[in-house]
Amino acid sequence: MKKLVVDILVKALPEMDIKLEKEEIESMVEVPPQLDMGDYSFPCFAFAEKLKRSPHEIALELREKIGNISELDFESVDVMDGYVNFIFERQSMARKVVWDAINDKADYGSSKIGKGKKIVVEFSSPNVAKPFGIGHLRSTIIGNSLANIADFVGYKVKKVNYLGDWGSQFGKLIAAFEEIGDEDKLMKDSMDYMLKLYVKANKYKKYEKLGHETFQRLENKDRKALMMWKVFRNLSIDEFEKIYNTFKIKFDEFSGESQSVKYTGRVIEELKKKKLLKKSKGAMIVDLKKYDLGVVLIQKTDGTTLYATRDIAEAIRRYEKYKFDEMIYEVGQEQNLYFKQIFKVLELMGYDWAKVCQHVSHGLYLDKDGKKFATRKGKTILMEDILEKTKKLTAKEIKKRWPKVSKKELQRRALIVAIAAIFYGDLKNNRKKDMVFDLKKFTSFEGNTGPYLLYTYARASSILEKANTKKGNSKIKIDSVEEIGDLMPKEFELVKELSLFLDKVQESFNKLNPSVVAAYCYDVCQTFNEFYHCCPVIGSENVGFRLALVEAFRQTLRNALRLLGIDVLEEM
RNA sequence: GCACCUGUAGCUCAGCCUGGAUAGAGCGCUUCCCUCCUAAGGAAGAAGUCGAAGGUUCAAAUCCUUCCAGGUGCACCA
Repeated sequence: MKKLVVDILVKALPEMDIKLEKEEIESMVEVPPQLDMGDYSFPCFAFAEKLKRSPHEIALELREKIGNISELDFESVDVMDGYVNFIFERQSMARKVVWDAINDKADYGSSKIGKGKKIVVEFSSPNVAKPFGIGHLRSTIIGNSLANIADFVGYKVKKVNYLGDWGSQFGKLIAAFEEIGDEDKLMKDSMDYMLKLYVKANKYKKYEKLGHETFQRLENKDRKALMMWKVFRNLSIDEFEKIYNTFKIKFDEFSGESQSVKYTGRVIEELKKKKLLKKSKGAMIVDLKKYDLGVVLIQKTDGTTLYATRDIAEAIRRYEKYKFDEMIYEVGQEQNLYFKQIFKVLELMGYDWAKVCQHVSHGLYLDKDGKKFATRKGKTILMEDILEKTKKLTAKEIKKRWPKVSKKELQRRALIVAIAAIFYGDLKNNRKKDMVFDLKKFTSFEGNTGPYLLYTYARASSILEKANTKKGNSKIKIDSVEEIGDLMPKEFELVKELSLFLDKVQESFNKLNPSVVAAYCYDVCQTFNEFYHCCPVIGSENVGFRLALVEAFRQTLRNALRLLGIDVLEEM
């Protein structure tokens, strides 16, 4: 709908001697704070100086010019305090929006702004041989949502999980295993056993030196060490996959630091050739002090590589593999400086695609007392435990309301609600900021929570269910959209809200912030509940349109939630 | 020490990029609404020096400067 307004302005503004690009106009058109002010508005303050007239006068004249060329479904175009306010004809807007939502189905709200472009999204990236902890949850949730949104706006998306599967800690781990390892235990209870081994490897001093040597063996492709490493890696991936399957998250590639090792030699050669590499204190560095970015360590004194070396190599590998148009790294904000360094080094190496690489950062999870809580009592908080705990909480609530559901069905619903609770609990926040991770609040069935959204969806589904069984027809007749009576204010508010979905998705992508879509989910649910409260569907005179409106709402919410990685329930 | 991020209602957070029409939600608190499609909902109320002070502007929570408070990062970990 916004497009219609923009198109008119594109025609009208030149008549006023105002020259603006279409994109500029698009970004100026806004949604007024009050519904009765209009559906969209165009502020004229910015032109006052140039035209040497008051914003109000300019708005009035613009209004006239629009009148001359208007042939569209507007109820009115008004001027108010320097704004030109556009009000669509209610029925025709309702018809179009509801019709679009029902017909476009899973595509409602999608666009093609990224058509022909490829984006690589790196996210989640847990460490091999360690359990999937809460520390990687934020990246997983946000990265997945960003990938979904990018796909929805037309990009070709490649999702990469960059495992922490290389580095000196594997030296220690393998060294410890070679000395005290128990193969049976490893195979039986791998994650648990690997963690124990990991703790031991870090506890005893002897593994520090031994680990050093073993890591050098790894870097030199020692067969035995490499074999052990591979076992650890595969066992870990199997374990991670279980969690991703539960979350219904799929990756295009399990990469990892190990994948880039074969490129690190080349990186070092190239850096040398371009005279970027410098010897310092026995190690090799790239000096970025003149860019205020400190120095980057590329090669340790013992000749082995570092995280940075491998990340640079990996970026090159990915570009050669995917030829991406954009690449985003969904990684915590504590690595802000680090990513600036990496991108700078790539730029200095002459890769002009370095400028399309972006670090999309997120803040920390805090506990209820506002303290950092990635670890507590020195122990990692396991994803498995969080999920179990959340499921228990949601199952309890569901059982209160549905004492008769089967155990299996209860588990199914509890899981979907639990994921909604956790994902929405995270995504409703601006990703850049630290946030309190409070399962009690996330799982509450009241207020601004994931369960509230699913409840609203289920309520809507229930209406259709009832309507269908009563009348015996299995489908809403879209034709009924043609006969729309006078719209109640709440009906129109819902129509209006549904019409904003496309704008919100695009905004969310532009900001690379899923919270825009999350906030939209909440808004549209609130509006639906208001409608639900005051506009009975079944038995009303306007039942045809209202059923269609409910279906349009369900479709829109389903699409929006899908972008957040959240499933819906028909009954809850 | 330097750099980056954050500070909005008792609590948890939107809004800040791109200044604009009465600063919004949820929880909690005080009321009201189930003979009515899931009350897990809806309506109303109380609650704010938008960290502080300056500046820019017709207009500042939003932009700039300084200060205060908290967090994070700054060489052989990832």
